[in-house]
Amino acid sequence: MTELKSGPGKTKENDQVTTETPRRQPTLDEVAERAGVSRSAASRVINNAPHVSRAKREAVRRAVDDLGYVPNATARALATQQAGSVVLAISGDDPGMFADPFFAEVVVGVNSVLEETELELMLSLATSSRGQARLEQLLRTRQADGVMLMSLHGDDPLAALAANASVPVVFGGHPLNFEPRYYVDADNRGGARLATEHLVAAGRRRIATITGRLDEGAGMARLQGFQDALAVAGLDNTLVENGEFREDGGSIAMTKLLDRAPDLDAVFIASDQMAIGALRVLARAGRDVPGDVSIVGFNDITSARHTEPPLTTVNQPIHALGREMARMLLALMSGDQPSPLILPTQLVIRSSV
Amino acid sequence: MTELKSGPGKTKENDQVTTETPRRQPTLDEVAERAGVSRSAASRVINNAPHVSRAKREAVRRAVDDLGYVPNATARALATQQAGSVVLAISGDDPGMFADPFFAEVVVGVNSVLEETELELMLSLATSSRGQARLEQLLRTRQADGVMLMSLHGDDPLAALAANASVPVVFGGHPLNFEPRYYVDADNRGGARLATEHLVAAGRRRIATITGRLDEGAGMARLQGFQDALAVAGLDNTLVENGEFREDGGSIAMTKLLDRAPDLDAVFIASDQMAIGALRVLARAGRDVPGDVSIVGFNDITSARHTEPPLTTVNQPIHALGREMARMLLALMSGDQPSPLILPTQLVIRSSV
DNA sequence: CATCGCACTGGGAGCGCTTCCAAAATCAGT
DNA sequence: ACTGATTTTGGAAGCGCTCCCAGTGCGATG
Repeated sequence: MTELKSGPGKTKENDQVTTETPRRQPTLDEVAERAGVSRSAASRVINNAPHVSRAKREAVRRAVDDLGYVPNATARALATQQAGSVVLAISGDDPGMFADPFFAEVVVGVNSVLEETELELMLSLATSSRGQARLEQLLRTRQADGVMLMSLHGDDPLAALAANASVPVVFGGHPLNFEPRYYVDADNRGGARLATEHLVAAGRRRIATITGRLDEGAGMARLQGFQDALAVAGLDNTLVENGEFREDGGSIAMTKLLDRAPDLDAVFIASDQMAIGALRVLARAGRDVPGDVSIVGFNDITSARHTEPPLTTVNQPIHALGREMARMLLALMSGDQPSPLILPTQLVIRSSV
Repeated sequence: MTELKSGPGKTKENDQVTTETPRRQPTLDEVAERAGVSRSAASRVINNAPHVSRAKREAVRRAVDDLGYVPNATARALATQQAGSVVLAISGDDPGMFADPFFAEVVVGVNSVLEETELELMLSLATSSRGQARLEQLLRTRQADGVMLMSLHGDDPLAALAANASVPVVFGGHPLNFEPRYYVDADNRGGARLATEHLVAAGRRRIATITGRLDEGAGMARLQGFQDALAVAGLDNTLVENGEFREDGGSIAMTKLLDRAPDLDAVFIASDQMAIGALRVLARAGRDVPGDVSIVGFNDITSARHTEPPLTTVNQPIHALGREMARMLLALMSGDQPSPLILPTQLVIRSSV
């Protein structure tokens, strides 16, 4: 098999070999010619710019229809120096982290506003360092006109990258290490406070918490909200155990907590997945929920309504988060300077308190 | 404020106005100049093509490093007529359908193979007709070099579009109306048969099913698998109720089923969400699961292990589905003609049978 | 009737890269 | 040292579009 050698016939000349016409897309020149106008005029019509007579304008329109012309986005991008796309980047060290339904819903939100524009959505799961490098190039070569960046943990190198990117960047969530200029976040701290206050209001006095990763903004904010509430109530806030944002993370942390403070009567858990794990441990330990100990989770994942008992939790407007990130990016791209946005969270009361 | 009027000085000349240099990306010409070679030579080095002397090759490499040159993807795309990206399109009539964690995991699978390549991933949620039109353009203007198309239901217009697209298309799942040339699907029929056989083996004789949308390949395949198993067992297969792929779809269908056949002793349900709804109805009706009636679901969503009782269900390799779609597309793009692929499904036994 | 202002018009120069091709340089082989 | 084969080399022509700009015509103005 000859592989790298190009075949003998020139590509352009084997048209007649096959009767089927793969029909190259018509170009602007062809449209112009058919309409009997200059390319410039045709271009103006396409972009409906002024300075073209009614007659020509219509001639061009007709030609476009006849030929089924669609402007070549790549050429346009090259000429205008605008990619016509934005990227949603999810950073993190776990390749599978995007599998969290959370992101799926963010995507839907983002899409809902992008759909109204001409912008395409690129997805960049910058988990591996390879992925991060790719994202970096993407920005440096301006293959995208803007970025929505989510979930940077601790010392995420992407943060710096984003800071001096040549395109607008909006953050989803509030990174820990620095104050991004533009971001939209859910009110994690407020939500956590709400949850904890709910526990206090229910008469609980020995309240613990299981935190998520404290090198992420959300994890830290939820811990702070917890402490806020306890400070106000004048209760002990040292019953803190931290775990991975997973089911087993919750189990492990709950076990430790039970060890440290067998008398605890409530725990605020920074994610529903962890809460599920904790619930399991509690059941095994013979503690009744909510009889002996009350539980509040965070996120309001669908599973939360099917736990035993159904989980009281904090709902955050994920779809809105995506939507607002996209809106903010659009604003930025059109030259505005939007203010950061914090979306309200809400307590969803079920039966675990 | 002068707005649209361009300032008096030409853009290129105001370098010294601001001390900060926003530093335009270097171009290939600049690299060539610095390396003292022609642009063609530089290009060859970048694409490591042959016909360039060792000395020049190194000079260019050095220049690239010094300048931090990164090829402009858009220009390259225009010159090569290759976009350098592929799109994952999810079609459907429900805008929020992508929120199903199923897709999130497919994306992760797709990403895992794309990450090894230079290809970017574009996401197209073609739910609205606007979205579909956009996708169509995307393909017509060759903004993407290939498509992975998922979840077309019944008379999805995208099917036709895809059929005569000018770029390779691989289907995720097997559409109902036509036989796609390239697709990867999960063995829905086999999985359903497995599930039903499991019910038969458990001694059940009055077995019903709740189907999903029958205008989708997967929904239909699961029904067929169910019927296959019953035919072999010589049992009645007319206890079929169809519902929406949602929790309440399951509840409604289960209610009807209980009405039609109060004596049923098992039901195979085409999705876990529906199974959850059905479980709820069963509990309310005082039927014990699995004592009075056995249940098998489909999909093995995370919630499935937290239902009461934990749900026996059919697991499909979602990550692999995404991975294989991407692989197949890659193969197609490099000129191969891969065969359709059907991924095995697996029965996950928990406590609902 | 000469002059000015303006809405059109199309030529042409890019955008940054690939790639064809003819010319130059190098390498063998005698 | 000379010819033919083989590499290297860089000029130049695109890829398809945008947009600047000089030019053309025409009604309005003095």
